[in-house]
Amino acid sequence: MTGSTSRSYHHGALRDALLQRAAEVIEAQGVERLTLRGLARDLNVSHGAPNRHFANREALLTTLATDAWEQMRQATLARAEAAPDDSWIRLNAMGRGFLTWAIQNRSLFSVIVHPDVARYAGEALEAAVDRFQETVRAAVAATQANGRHPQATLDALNLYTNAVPFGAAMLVHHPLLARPLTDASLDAFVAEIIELVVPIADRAG
Amino acid sequence: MTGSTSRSYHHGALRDALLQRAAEVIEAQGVERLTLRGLARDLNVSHGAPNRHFANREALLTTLATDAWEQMRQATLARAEAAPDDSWIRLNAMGRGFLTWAIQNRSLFSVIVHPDVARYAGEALEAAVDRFQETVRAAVAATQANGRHPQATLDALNLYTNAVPFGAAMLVHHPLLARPLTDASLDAFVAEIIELVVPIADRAG
DNA sequence: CTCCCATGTAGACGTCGTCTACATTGCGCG
DNA sequence: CGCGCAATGTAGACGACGTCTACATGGGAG
Repeated sequence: MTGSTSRSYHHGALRDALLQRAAEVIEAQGVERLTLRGLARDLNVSHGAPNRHFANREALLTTLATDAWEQMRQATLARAEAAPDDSWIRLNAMGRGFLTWAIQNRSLFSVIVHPDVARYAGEALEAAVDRFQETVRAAVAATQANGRHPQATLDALNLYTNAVPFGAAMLVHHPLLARPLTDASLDAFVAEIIELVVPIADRAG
Repeated sequence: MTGSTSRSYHHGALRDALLQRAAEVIEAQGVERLTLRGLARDLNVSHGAPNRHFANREALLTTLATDAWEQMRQATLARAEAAPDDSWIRLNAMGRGFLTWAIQNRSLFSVIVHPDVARYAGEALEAAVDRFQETVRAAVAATQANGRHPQATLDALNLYTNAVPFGAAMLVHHPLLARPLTDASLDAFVAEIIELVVPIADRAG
């Protein structure tokens, strides 16, 4: 119970607290509404304190984005590793892991797709993005080697395969296209979408 | 040649000039960098002048977004109307028109997908979005009536069909996923992506 | 021709990011 | 055990921004 909000001169874990609170603010109000001074107020530190941990606002967002890509990659891989050794079933599982994560983690996903974040990318962010891209691309290539869209180029097939969960998550999150989507229906919804990209109905036992 | 930059007291067409300049700024620097004061400077008017035409920054973006959805709808429909009377070929043409427009109009597309814009939507924007959605949905339903993915629900098929061009455009525009894409290769690239969603290779004459 | 109101100006206010000078304190080294 | 430095937090300043208000201008309807 470190519940006391009274702070000694040094916060002690301000960096982590900033990142956590930032995710909450983005979840509730969007990236645009995130301010360093607001975070400082929420955490009872002075308005300049965040600058000790992040050179500027973009740096904080970049850090958040790097975490997000890595989390998204983990969520994508997690289901694949539990799947049987069939490239189609594996990619289908990855797609479902990807889309489920993107829908359930609105704030982190919105940071990933926020154009202003990527503009000021550092090495860490670029590396995280590359890791994700390589992970998916390899799985896409494996399905094509197993007969999926043999006439397509790998580049196009890869872009298409990525575009579906990215686009679907974007549309689901878009305020003007909001569709009712209960937690109960999420799995079935995700499975139906991904089945259209990487069908496995005739493969499952 | 209305090249003289000297302005009489009244600009005369400030509203249109603001919208046009805003699109240029977004194209070059992104939505985040757009400021009303910057636009005023660029157009040699006082910092408060834009407020006579747009209640606030969001209102300007909302106007831009309404235009963008309508333009995107026109681009989507334009090719379809020149296509033969086959629902698959028609939807394929719409997809190519959609994706081509989204790639070629980076600034307007980025406004469309910007989360902060939709949050303050007015009736005009919502109506434009609805028109677009209805246009696509009808075309999707027509293909399903013609045997495309008969086992899927229309909601899922519609979301999937929309997600591909939305997601593909997003990925193409994403600074960290930038792929070389020359104007010459654009048509072939777009055609290949859309062929994966709405195949027509075995239908064309 | 005259007057009204749409349009533009000028200044003020509060917020933000960020810089700088200063305060505090945890921790490593003697 | 205690000293001193570097990490961390504070306080104030500056310029930019959005937006409000009071005022200025002039095009066009009557």
